[in-house]
Amino acid sequence: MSINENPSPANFIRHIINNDLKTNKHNGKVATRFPPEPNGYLHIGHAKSICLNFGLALEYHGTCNLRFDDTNPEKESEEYVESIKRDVHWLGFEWSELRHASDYFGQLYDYAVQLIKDGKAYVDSSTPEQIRANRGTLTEPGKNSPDRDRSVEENLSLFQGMRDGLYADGQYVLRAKIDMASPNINMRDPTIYRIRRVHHQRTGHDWCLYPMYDYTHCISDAIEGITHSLCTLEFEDHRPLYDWVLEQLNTPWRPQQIEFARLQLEYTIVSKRKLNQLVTEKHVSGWDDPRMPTIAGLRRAGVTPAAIRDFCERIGLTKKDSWIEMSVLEHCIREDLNQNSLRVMAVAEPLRVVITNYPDGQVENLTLGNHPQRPELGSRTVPFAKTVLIERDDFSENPPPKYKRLVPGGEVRLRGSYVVRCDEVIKDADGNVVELRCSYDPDTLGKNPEGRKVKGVIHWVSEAHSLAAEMRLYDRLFTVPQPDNEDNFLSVLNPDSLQVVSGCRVESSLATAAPESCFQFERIGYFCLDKDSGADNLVFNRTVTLREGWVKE
RNA sequence: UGGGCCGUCGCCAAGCGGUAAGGCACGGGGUUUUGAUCCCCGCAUACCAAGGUUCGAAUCCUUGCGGCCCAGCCA
Repeated sequence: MSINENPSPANFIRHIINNDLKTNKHNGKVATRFPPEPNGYLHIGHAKSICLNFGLALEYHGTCNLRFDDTNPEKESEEYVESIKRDVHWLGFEWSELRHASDYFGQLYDYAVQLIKDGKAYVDSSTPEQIRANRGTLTEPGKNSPDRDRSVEENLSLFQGMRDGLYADGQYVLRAKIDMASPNINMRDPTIYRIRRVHHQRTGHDWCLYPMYDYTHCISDAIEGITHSLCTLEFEDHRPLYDWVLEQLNTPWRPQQIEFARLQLEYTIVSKRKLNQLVTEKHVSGWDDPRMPTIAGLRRAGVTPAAIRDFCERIGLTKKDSWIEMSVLEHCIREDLNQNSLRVMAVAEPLRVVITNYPDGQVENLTLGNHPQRPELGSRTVPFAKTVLIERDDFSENPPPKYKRLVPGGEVRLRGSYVVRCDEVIKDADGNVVELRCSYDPDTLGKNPEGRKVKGVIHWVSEAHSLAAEMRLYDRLFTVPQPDNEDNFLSVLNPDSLQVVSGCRVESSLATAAPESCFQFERIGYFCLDKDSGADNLVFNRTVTLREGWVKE
């Protein structure tokens, strides 16, 4: 499988890379990295970054590392590390090297000592409150810390003490000595090391002080020889600091940070805190609930890696804040699934149809193609018998205009089978339709009837041969396009985001379906076999509906 | 109101001084044993606004207007 199916559209990062290649800026190399913090599950927004970084490496025959930005042990865990690796692989990418920021803790520490020796960093005993108070505001400069002019010797010994565990959490921090009057707040002596006596998922108790993101990320990039360090827009203000650190340290390699706009998808939320809240408060079944925008959720819903990659390519790459409509994602999903999923028949809400003139006990094993446009995908056997089940929706006693399904006295084609006419409608005491008596035209198998046109085609299953199933019909999780803008995002949860339809009947060929396999239930939508399936009850998640060209008013 | 960034069709997005690509959505038509797919056709005299430079401006300049981000010992 090729990851780059289509010619890549132009974007500003490719322009930069092309130009860098032309001027031999990074010795003609392209080296990227995807740097998640292992503090949550990957979501569709990460997919954009993953496709970008790994995609660029593939396209330019460069490299892309998977690097865990594990500098805050309080929030990170092994579980997340594993889920991230799994998701990146599932999306179809292989990293050049697996790295962790924690691999560099030793070098980071040594570099910090160098900064101190050069008078570029100092140990501050200010409390977080004092640091905040002295930072100034957006419009006023900050004030120097009383500790700012501590001697190099004292800084060195204090920093060593921090490393040796002599001090309590928060007692001291190491700060870069830059400019408390800078209009860029990130340059007002940012903290680069803090004391945290906590266990780290990889380094255990080796360290009791941990480096901060701004200090760590640029050095990690330099160590790995990254050429283009791609990140989202909110780090734009951090770039001067990124460059400052590498400049002071005079690192042999100088990566270039480039920022792009993060993905914002309508009707979804990607804040880790809020996603976590949805899970812990049980508004969804878990991180892999098909309504979640997580990679795991999309996967369980039946969305394919190819669809996600296609989506990430189509939405473009700019520095503009933008909101992508759901229809774009849905289009990508349908495009892949239409092309690759096998067709099958399933009845969500069955209505019994007895074909009165069909011989009792007779069964015809019909051969139906698995895909209308791709005969190479083979065929399957679908049994036809006297009693079949059709969709309740496909019969109407009082049809709306343009209705072309079954009506009393009318004819319809049973998909892949015969044309039947509805002769009689059987109702229960309450007047509900419980059964249809139909007659079939034996001369319509594989051919159109003589002298009349039958425009409707409906799906069906043989009652006796069909299998029990449950369909989980998912809809958007929120009722408004930008739930994040609400005061309380929970108040705009869509109460109808999941509709469980039980009592469905599906064709017998589905008995051997593998978990996670996707099908098109003809005329209904795309469905994926869920892990909750049992032998006597198949469970299918609806990935997306079919496009609906006709809407009953 | 300090600093950084951004403004091209309903939503994305190409365009980089030579006279507005493409996708999604939408509307119309055709094919079809899935009201699916597929195939045609339509969809910005106009690029946030106003001035200016130029033979020529979405592209250059000026001034406005609008939006996003930043005051964690988070990333």
